[in-house]
Amino acid sequence: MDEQARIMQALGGVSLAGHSVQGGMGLQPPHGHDGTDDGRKQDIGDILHQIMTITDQSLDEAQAKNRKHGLNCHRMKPALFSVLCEIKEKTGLSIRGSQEEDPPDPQLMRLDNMLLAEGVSGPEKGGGSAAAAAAAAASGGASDNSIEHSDYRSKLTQIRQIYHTELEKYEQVGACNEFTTHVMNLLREQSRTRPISPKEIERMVGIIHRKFSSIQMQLKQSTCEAVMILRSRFLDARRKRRNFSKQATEILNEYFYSHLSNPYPSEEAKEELAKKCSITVSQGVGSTITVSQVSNWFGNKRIRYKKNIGKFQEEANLYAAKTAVTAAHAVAAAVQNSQTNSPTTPNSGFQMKDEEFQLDSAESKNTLLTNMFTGGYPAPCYQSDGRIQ
DNA sequence: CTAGATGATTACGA
DNA sequence: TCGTAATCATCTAG
Repeated sequence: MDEQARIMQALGGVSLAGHSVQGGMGLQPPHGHDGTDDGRKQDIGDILHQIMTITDQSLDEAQAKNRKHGLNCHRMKPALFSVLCEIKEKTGLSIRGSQEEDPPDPQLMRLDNMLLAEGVSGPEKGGGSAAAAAAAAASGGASDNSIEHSDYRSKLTQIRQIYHTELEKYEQVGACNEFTTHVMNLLREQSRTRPISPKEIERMVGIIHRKFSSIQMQLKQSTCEAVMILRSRFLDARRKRRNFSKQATEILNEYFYSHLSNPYPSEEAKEELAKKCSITVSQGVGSTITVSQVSNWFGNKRIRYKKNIGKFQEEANLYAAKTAVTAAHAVAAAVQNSQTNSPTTPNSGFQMKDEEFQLDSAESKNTLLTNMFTGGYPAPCYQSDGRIQ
């Protein structure tokens, strides 16, 4: 009940402030007694002092209760009460002036929106996945990184759980109402010794609610921060890259060079490749390779191949040879009459959108590059066993 | 340490 | 939504 103590303190500051002002006003009996009876005046002063100080003391103290009881039964109590009423009447303006209706806080709305968007404060089911999807969408195309997603999701669920358990503590129906009734009981109790209007109680309730919602605000804020940190870590992790394993690169290259005329694997082909690469990878070290990584790879490969075909010529020959080995049986018949242009030989050019990149166009700058890199050799021919002739 | 390789991201277009 | 092109950020061989 640390919070409650804090709130009490805060409330105490507000509720007693007014009276300390009154105390400084120099109390006089309402209907001028000319101060003839010094003893009585002293008596009233003492009682007033007790009333003033008693609110500063712990109301749970048995001693205080006794004193309060004594004050309540004091013969001067009705008179004093009317004095307090009059004073309060005079200072009423300041209280009225201080009651500001707080409009919906834009900051709170922002936090609420974010928590909702992240799936922290949303409906119980699907919240995490919605957030993961949102995160994926925000970070570009790669949306099927299942391992990192599940990691992200579990962390988010943790945050979500903490948020909800914390929120329950301060839920309007829970501690807040309990505390409100407690304070209202105290005020009712106090209303026997000092005038308290319903409006004042209302105001107090408002203060309590504001205090509680500010606690909720803090909770929401720190939850948002936690989500942001999680998210930035998640995105950072995606940005860190590890080179694919040699086997994985080999598989991708094999596909690329054996489909050089149209190096655009379909969705199914990409899935197939991703699976194949992941299998080979799992035998070694590292992570799995996803479909979007395959897409990235092909995107990079196409553009880099196109930019400098010559540089890749050797690689192309290598993989073409490999493919020739594996496909030798299937194309055995065709190979026989195509010593110079085997079907298993990679197509020397491929279509990119509307352009076509050919290796064997004489004027091509790329051909020059090719020749530079390959020492001016013509495109090699392949034997049925895949060896370069 | 550096240059080049390479996976990821971004902006933009169809 | 997919592809291209440019670019970023990191990895790696020398």
